Amino acid sequence: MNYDYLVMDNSRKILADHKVSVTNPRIVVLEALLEIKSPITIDDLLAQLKNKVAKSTLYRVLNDLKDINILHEFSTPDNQTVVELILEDHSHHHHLFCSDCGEIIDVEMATEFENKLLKEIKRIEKKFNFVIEDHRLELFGKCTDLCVNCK
Amino acid sequence: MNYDYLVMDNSRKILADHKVSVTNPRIVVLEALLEIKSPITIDDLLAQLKNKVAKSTLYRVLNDLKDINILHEFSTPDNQTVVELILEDHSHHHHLFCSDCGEIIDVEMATEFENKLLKEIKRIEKKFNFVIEDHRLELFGKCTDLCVNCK
DNA sequence: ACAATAAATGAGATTAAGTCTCATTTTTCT
DNA sequence: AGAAAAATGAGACTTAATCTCATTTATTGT
Repeated sequence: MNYDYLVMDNSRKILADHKVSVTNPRIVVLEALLEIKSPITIDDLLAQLKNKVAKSTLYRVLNDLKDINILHEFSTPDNQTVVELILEDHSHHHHLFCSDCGEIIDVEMATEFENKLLKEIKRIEKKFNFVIEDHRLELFGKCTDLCVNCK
Repeated sequence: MNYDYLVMDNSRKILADHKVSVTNPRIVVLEALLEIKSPITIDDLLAQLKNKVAKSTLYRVLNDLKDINILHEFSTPDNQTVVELILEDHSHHHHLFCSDCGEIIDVEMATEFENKLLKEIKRIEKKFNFVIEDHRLELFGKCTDLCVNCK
């Protein structure tokens, strides 16, 4: 857990640390993502930052954050683009999608399971003569009563 | 393995079996997908069926096939939409993406591994009070020399 | 097999996510 | 602070996918 990133001046520090210029739109977007602290659709983010950052700028800033490897981008089952801030303290995880309320939840698999997965991936690498650099596991279902949005 | 679907009149039979009307565009699209027998981007499919089926019709037919649950749709890491025919004889599998040549390969995980995954999913279900209905595992990497397109 | 009805098609208009352009503003560097 | 470099805003543009609607094709009952 990197304490520096949790207190004031966090977004400025993150930007400076990654050697990109510290501009207002970048601070605004980063701050929003830091506050949210979970995956959010670009649509929702756009709505939230309306009148604070131009649409073109938001997309550009998101691409900048991807370039410095602190932002992941993926899609929901119904093809909405989702972004999620990934700072150093963020460990490897997967995503659980609720088809009722649309919530996206970060899920960590048991270490034992991830190890089995890595082993299986090694088998696949050999079988297909591939170098596998990354993997992604997505779980689809319905929350029953604990979802923030559903209850 | 359903032999019927491998011989002539396959596409007509598939459509009839699923109680949708048997039309020329549907036959043409199904035939193409049956021939390809692996995932293909909609772009490539469009190119291949140019002048045989109108663009709007292709999209409509693909949606029809999704509705009768014989077509899966997903995206490549660079957001190209991919479709893949899933007939009864098609067993549960995952996808391996080559970032060099763009090929998408169907991968079956070892049964033992899939069992471990199901067990882990049960744990997640309890933890998050979810009913998990489906999962998807994607592997990203580079083929070394066996890819159809790379060699 | 045939007419009546229902469904699907083609062509192009439309929508919407995301990118691009370029004149202006902001940041950085010394 | 001032020069040079980089980023921004506003809106034009691109492109995948959907929609519209007049015409064509398939289905169904007799």
